[in-house]
Amino acid sequence: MVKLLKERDVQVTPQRLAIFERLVIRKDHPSAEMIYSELTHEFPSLTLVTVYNTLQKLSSSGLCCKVNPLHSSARYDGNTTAHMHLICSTCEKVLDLHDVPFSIELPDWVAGEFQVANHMVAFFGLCRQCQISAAAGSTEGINPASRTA
Amino acid sequence: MVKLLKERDVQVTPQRLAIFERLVIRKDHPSAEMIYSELTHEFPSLTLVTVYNTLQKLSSSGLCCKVNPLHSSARYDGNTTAHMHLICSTCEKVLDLHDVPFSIELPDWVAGEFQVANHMVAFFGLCRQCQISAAAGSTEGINPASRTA
DNA sequence: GTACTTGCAAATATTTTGCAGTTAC
DNA sequence: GTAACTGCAAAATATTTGCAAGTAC
Repeated sequence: MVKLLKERDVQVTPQRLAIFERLVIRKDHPSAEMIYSELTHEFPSLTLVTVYNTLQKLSSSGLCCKVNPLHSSARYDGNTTAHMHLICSTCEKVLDLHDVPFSIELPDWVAGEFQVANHMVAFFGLCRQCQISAAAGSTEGINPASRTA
Repeated sequence: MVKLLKERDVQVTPQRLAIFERLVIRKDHPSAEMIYSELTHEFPSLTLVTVYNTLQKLSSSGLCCKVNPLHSSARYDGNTTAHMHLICSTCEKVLDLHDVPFSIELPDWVAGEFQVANHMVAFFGLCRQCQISAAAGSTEGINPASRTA
């Protein structure tokens, strides 16, 4: 656990280690608040701010990922036909991808567990403009900014 | 336009109509704020609250969809290996789907426009518990609660 | 006429920022 | 020893709620 953090040049603190461990142990994709309330006994001084900071650090270091990206504000699409999205991680621009065939076969257990209403396929990365800005600008963009799965 | 709304039993008001039209005309997947600031000239009395209400109404009626679902709070995943998610629209539970092969071929223009870093595949619907609650409870759940693409 | 919608104000929730003190390396 | 992290307070942003007045059907 400690090794994983050091490998990615993430400074190790007791809080970070605890947050990271919880995140990996829990299989239910917790929010900052969930992790915070679980650790508040072990670390009475822990604050939600630290949990936010840590999750951001971990995710920018590729040690975890956000289940729900593009979080800043809700975005709506007037096109309800099936299509995919290309989402720029930097400027949050959304491009449409129409008529891209894809096939997928869900395992049998899904039918008994989960009633699928619809699905979503999205690709994250950089739009052309943000690629240019990233190349011209600082060293930002060399590390994948905030990974998502 | 009006017909589309009436077909879905959505009461037509000038504000609603304008919001719906903008949403369909704009291809850039706007946020509530974006639509609001665009219509504020035409409807000086319009408020952001109405835009929020309307977008919610339209999306629950299947006339538009949220690009970024599961918005209430950010959720993180300690597993960074490629996998898909089953997301319950009601309780926001997230289930993992491992080892589901899928193939997809992006159109050629994408390579020039967008630098893909990673992707996400998610299925939305109801988990078993929420299926039961929906069946037992009121008439909720007959209409797909909040569609997503 | 009635039920639904709008607009206003205020509340809530989520996340970010600034700064002083503390800790990891 | 220095740069990075934590915790506190406060701010910023996004979204929801309660309620009176107005509007669609």
